[in-house]
Amino acid sequence: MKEYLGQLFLEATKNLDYLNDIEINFSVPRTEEHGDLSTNAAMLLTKKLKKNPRLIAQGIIDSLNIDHNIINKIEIAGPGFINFHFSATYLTGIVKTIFDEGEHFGKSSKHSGKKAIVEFVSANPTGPLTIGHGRNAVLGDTVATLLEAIGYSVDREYYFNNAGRQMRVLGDSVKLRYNEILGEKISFPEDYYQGEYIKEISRKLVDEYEDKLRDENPEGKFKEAAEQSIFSDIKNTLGMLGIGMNSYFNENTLYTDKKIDEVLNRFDKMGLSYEKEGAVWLKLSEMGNEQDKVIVKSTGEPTYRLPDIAYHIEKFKRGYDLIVDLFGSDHAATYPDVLAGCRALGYDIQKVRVLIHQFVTIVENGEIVKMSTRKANFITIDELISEVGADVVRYFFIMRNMNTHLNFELDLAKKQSDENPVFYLQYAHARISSILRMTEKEGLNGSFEYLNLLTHETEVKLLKKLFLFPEEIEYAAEYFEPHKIANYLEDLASLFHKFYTECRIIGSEKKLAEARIALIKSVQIVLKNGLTLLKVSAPDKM
RNA sequence: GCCCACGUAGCUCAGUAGGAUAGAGCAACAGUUUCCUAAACUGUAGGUCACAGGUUCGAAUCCUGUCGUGGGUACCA
Repeated sequence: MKEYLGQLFLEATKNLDYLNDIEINFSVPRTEEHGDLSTNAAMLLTKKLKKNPRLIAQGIIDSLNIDHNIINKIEIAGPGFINFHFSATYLTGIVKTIFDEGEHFGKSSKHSGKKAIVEFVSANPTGPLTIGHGRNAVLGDTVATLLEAIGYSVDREYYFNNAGRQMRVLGDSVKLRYNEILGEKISFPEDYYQGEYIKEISRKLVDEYEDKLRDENPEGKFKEAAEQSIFSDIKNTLGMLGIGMNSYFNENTLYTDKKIDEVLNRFDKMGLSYEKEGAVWLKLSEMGNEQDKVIVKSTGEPTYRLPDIAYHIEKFKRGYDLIVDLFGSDHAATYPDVLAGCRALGYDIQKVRVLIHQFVTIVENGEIVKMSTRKANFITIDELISEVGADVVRYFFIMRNMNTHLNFELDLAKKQSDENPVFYLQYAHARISSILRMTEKEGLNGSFEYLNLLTHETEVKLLKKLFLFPEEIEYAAEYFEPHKIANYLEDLASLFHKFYTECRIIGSEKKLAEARIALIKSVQIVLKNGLTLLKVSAPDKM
């Protein structure tokens, strides 16, 4: 609909060149009386033309070459809105479009030929994925899927570090538990990893090697076994959520491939770094940031900034048109320095989009649960999936805007009841399947021939909603807002349930029944396409 | 102190690409089933869009300040 109007206005600029001075946009009015689409173009021109906006609106309308088979009413309303009402024939056309495009309906090829990378999860292998990681994982995966839906070819990448202090502590933790199982009396330090999973890893080592590892360095077999076990659990968890990574990028390779040295040299040669107090500093203050920061500590070890810059340079070199990073808000401070460093080295940071999602707060029994991987005071994604299922987990993480804090009410999520929006959507889909099973028995089939009989209020509303699906996907993808899809589907499901209550199929006159079958089939296709984007299942029976 | 995000109904949140009378779910209350799945539908009630200024034809939306919440502010990531 918007495309059609956009085209009309474009043609009109030939006669009214002042239309070029403003950005013409169309919005869906809140109330139905205001039409299907509306534009404020006339009001935006009042200043320039110094005329009454309603007069300007009339001028605009007069210059539009309108096909009355498509638009059956145009009004000037309120202070100067131009409201467009689309004809029923035009609206019902969407049903056939949806049938023709099937599972592709909603997708576009707007960005086809372009490559994107989405980096997400990126948790170091020190413990199982928790609810905080879960939000990141599901959002990242959905952002990637949405980009695919508008034509990008997308790589999903997981960046991790299996070296460093955290991992040393992990090895130490496993060794200590190993000794404990062998009967040694130990005291387990508070800053070691407390989780039960550590004991399990140790137990497996005892099973396999008995006491032969007593003199083994914690950084040897112990760390290795822990990393392997934990990483395999993480991949398994992601798999249960339907998430498959294209690649796992190990920070270590940046050292072994000398990428770190390379970046360091480039900064040095460009005079962008200097030594002070035994450390190497990056002149971020000259790059527009607040203050200089250390990139190599006096111990000779780089800070996270250096490998992060080197990693991003690798991504630039791989030729992506769009580079998306998704972090929790606790990492929000890291990226301005990283981007400034990349820009200073000549890379086009316009290609990078850094998405920050806010924290997940767990509320259990009305109390906020503070979580820490180290203290093993956490709820894992595995536990959550086993209690509520992957569909609910995914949907709950997607349904809220990522920049608001998510209150995850555990008691509520565990409850499988009608309070749950996931079931509401799935039920709409299952209900349609059920109706279709019944109508088939009655010998009724969908038909495009009598779509003009779809004039009931809820039918018209459904048709208009269906029209919007491709736009919703495009918006959600371009602005990285997966929750828009969830909101849209809830609206659509709600309209369908109303339709179900008010409009019967079996028992209606045959032509009408067949038109309605075509309508609900197209609703089902859209529900399914939407749920598929979110990787939530669309059952035929519930 | 400084930086970032957020503050909308009792609760959880949409709405923020400036637009017309601010919405949904849950909870509360009252209804709907001889009829394609009641995991549904209808109605009632619930609001100083944190507060105060500003920008303009028009502000929940943009700007400034105040208060509150969370995160960051390291030679941790």
